[in-house]
Amino acid sequence: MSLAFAMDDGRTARPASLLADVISRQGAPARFAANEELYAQDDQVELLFLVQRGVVRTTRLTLEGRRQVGGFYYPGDILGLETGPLHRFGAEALSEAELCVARRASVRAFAGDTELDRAVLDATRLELERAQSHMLMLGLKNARGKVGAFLLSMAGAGGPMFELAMSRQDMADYLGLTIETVSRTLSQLQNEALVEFPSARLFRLPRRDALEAFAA
Amino acid sequence: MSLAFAMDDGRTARPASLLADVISRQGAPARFAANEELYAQDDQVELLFLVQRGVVRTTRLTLEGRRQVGGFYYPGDILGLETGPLHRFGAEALSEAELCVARRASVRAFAGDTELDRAVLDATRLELERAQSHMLMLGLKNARGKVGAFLLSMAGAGGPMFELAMSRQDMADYLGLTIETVSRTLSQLQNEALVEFPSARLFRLPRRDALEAFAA
DNA sequence: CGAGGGATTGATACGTCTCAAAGCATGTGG
DNA sequence: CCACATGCTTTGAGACGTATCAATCCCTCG
Repeated sequence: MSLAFAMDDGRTARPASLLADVISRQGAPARFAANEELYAQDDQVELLFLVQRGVVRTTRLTLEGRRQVGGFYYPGDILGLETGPLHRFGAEALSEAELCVARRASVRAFAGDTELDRAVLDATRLELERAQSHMLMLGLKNARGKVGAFLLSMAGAGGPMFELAMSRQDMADYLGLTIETVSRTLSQLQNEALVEFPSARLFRLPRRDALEAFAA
Repeated sequence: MSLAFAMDDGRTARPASLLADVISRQGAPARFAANEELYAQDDQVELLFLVQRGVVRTTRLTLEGRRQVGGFYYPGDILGLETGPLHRFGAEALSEAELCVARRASVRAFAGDTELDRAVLDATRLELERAQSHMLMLGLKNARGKVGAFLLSMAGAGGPMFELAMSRQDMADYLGLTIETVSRTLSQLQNEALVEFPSARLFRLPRRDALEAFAA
């Protein structure tokens, strides 16, 4: 993509963690096509993934066919830290992605190494923080607040232009809304000049403070 | 409370964990009155709590005064494992409660003890599982599903009669609903004979399978 | 140029919230 | 023992927000 102005995916890679280091040293590189599955919901947990390029989403499907997106994972993020022996969420690449894949067992071979234990704990804490924030958003905010907060989180600290890696459907399933409500809310925010969409996946936040006032 | 039939609070104490052991050995007993605060949202994290009797709820308040209940903690549950230096949720005793309180530092004094590190990780994983389940419930279920699932989770494996430790307002703030919607939904389930409420805090589930059919 | 998939917009139905009143327990003082 | 006050719960009527179903638009790609 070539743009005449600075563009930003809104996410800078996380500060390198020890666990990320171990995975990238112990693991093997892997490439996934758009929409390719890293692992399925209810699969056995065996691997740890470090995102190096692209974006990955985690999803959970219900029996009735409803879908909840658990989160979006950017370069530097780690997938595969689970609470049980099975994956509670499946994972798919949003677009072509490069990851580093390590067997859990080979990381566990380091067990007893206090540093590494600590790194796994820290990474798990990050997951917990992510889940708690998500829970608060779903429980406390209306559509306007959800969409606004989502834009802010996708914008991060960069600027002035940001790219959305995911479709409206992904956004909707992450926010617990329908695609129509997401679209309408975005249009409404655009009418109020709180956001500009040069195209469906590209946006600017000309009044970030006004967004933060109701979506923070 | 004396009842002529078996009654159950629906929660059996969790299988003793190593971390719970350490807290109960290292810590000091503490008693809290109903509605007394264990710690406040945004307080510095310093202590670990093991519930021994009674029930504790964690809550987060927004600037606009809305409240989200993060969870309910029963005997055997541990509070105070946080993702950052500050408490993201406050904690209050629902009714008179006995806890065991240990300084984080004195638990950390065991650091390097691989077993203990592992125990902290496991406890953090439990929190993660709790938060993820909560997130899924908020994102995927309607009022009927939320209330039904809540009753099932409060009932646990015991039976046939269960006690609710929390008010309708606590339930509502946990489920992301209003107190009126919770009350109406409970009345509706009662009309369908999916639940019986001899009193507001006591209930029976005569057709648990029928509940599970839509609330699982 | 036409086909296809994602996104937007419109009309309407439905679910949940809001505001208000009534019901029901529990405890207190007369 | 009754009368009342208090707090929690339930019920009702109407407003509001989001979902649903359907049509149109837009962009990309062949």
